[in-house]
Amino acid sequence: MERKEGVKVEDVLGNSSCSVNDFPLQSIFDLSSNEEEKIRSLGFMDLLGVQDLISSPLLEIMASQQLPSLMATQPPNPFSSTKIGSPHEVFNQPATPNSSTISSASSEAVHDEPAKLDDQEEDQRKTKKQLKPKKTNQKRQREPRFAFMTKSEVDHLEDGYRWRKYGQKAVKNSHFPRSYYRCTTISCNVKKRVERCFSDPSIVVTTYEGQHTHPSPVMPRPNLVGSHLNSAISAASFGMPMQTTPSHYHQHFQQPFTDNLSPLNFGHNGSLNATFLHQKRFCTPGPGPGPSLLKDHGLLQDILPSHMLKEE
DNA sequence: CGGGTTTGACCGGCGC
DNA sequence: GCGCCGGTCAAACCCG
Repeated sequence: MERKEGVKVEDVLGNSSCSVNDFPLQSIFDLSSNEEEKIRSLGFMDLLGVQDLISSPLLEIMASQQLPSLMATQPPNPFSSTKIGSPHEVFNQPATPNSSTISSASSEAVHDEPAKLDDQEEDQRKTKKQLKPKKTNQKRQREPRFAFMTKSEVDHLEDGYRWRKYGQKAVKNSHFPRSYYRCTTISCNVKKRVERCFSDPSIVVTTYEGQHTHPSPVMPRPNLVGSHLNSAISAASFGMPMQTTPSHYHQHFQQPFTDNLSPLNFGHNGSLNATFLHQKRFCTPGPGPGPSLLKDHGLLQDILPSHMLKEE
């Protein structure tokens, strides 16, 4: 289903926003000085909020345990919160066995009721082509976005939700087209963009925008059933992409520093994630509805290595 | 036949 | 004002 041909790339800058060879992340985010200008034209890099990160090397962030403290200061719903002054980027050891994922959150927009806003936007769009109304004075507000970088052979990573592709565009600075997906659930306006890293096509950058207003509709699919299921569920609980392709398709990054990370930093939607996670955790074949609340510790068990949990 | 994908056109934002 | 570019729409197409 991938179409790589027919993509008009008029000018390809030699940006090397990501390199898997010297992964992890320095190569990805070390774009300070003269790369900064390019960043502005890089679609996914601005999503990654690189600029915030430039001054603080990732490893330092990780090592200094800022993320847990960040997590503590995060409001229940980071996506509807104002931008936090401290480094907002979050990186995570993927829960998926077959891919490595790096993520980053960006709060470009601040809105307490994204769903309502989307409805309004949707209405405007619906009438736009018919009536071509004057544009409102309001600037179009974007949903907070949340990006993942995943090493994968497949473009569209399974993340537990169902997506409909509504567009594909060739993007500047990249040989690879960017695909646009929208959650197929009615009244859920979550979107995601999927593109490949220019310098390393094996890396897929997935950017989520908005928050789901519903639990994941995906029950164990045929291609999820099995050893992938649990990890896939865990990944999806945090909006992380997960793999459905055979494991031999994928390689692993070694990102030891990510051991310092809490997956809760992925909580792009705290309450949703909690609910979602619970449902996911207990949607696997088993008796009856899920048990009572899980402690955070329990959430971590899905993703973090056991020794990390002991340390906590 | 319903749902998803493809693809060209259109629109708005933004920089010059 | 103009052109570039990202994002979206929607008709046509595909597929199970």
